[in-house]
Amino acid sequence: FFIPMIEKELLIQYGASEKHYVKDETIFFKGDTPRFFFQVASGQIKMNSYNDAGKEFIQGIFSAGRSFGEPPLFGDFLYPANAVALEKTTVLVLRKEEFQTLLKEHPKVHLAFTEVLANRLYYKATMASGNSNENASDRIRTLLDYLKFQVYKLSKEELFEVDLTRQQIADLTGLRVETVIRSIKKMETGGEITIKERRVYW
Amino acid sequence: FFIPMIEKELLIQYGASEKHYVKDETIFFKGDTPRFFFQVASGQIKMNSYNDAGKEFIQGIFSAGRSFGEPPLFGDFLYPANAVALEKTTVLVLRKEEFQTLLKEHPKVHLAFTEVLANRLYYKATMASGNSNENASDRIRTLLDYLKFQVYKLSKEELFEVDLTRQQIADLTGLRVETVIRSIKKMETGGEITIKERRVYW
DNA sequence: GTAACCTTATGACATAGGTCATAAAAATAG
DNA sequence: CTATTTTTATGACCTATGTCATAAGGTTAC
Repeated sequence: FFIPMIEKELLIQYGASEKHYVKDETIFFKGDTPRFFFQVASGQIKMNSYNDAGKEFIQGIFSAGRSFGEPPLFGDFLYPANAVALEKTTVLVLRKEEFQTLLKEHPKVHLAFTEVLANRLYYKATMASGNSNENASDRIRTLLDYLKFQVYKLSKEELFEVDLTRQQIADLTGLRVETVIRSIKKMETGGEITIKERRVYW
Repeated sequence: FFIPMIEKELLIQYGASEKHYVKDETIFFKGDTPRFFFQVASGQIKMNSYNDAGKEFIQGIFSAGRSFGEPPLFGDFLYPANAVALEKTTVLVLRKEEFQTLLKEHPKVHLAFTEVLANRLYYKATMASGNSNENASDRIRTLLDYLKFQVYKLSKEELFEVDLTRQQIADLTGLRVETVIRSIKKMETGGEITIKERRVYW
């Protein structure tokens, strides 16, 4: 239900091509030099990294229409995380130089792109204070609130089906699966959330 | 030693004015409607928020030349944090509408602004994985590394004097002062860092 | 010049969440 | 259809960090 970041036709016009990935295939690695603009055509990808102990942290999950991995195209730094397909996924790929030309020649697209970065910063700011400061249930609440209100633009009254595994919630909040499972149960007992057939409703 | 985000003359030309703040004065509050572009002319400010227990979290510290609080001007959301002067500070203030006109009429400034957002996202991504995933010392290391290499662009060999109190380090990493003090001591014992007259060198 | 406050410091103790083990239900692959 | 993998689940135990108390050296305000 999302409008794509940049229209496919426009990307193609500037020379973008489609690349296909299977589940768990890596699109780029942390530390790689950024040379391309990427936009999900179908499927979804995650951006992640691992700490020394091997624990995964998910920076974000990007579905059809969303672009990802753009900030390094504008800064003097390498990819801070990997991009990995979560399922069979098609990605539109445009060379950095052509992408920059596109932005220059289409100020409206540049503005829309600025809006994307602004929204992503909002997510990061929200999650940063949540993940750094609060207890397990609050961290989860911060994430679910963000998804419900900011991503899906639902109202408080509407019921939102969380399309994330317990493991993904853990990796997005920096918790462990067991802690997420236990916290979610406690939130259910407290009447805050509903679990039906293992699915979480918020 | 930083080049300002936008030249003062250009901001003035578009109608910016200077506002003066004393230490601890608030420039805007979390939840306020964003109406202005802000850039520090002199002094420094922090962006922060508090959790329910009253614990502070510092999203960032902005010195002379840095702009702050811009993302909400491009997204459909309110300020996610307060902006507070850390000392006597002068801020250049430009109305949202005029700022947007400025960007439209100066594509190069718009591009520079995109670079600022990209760099901030890099900081957030770095700190997010650090603060969510790692132990106290690693979180502190993540912060100090970012400052040394990304902000001050120093090399590994150069010694970097950390211009943050233990409390500020705590509020940037989501730790408690006591934990920061103890971790820093341990890092000193381990020969990783140097403390001279209470100052931390990294 | 001194009072008030901030920063660094340290000890004792509590606890949330991590770790590890084990397992059943559900989903997926071949 | 069956084997394998993933996801959800739960119990027992452990530890890093939070909490609280107290204090001394620095800094700031008036």
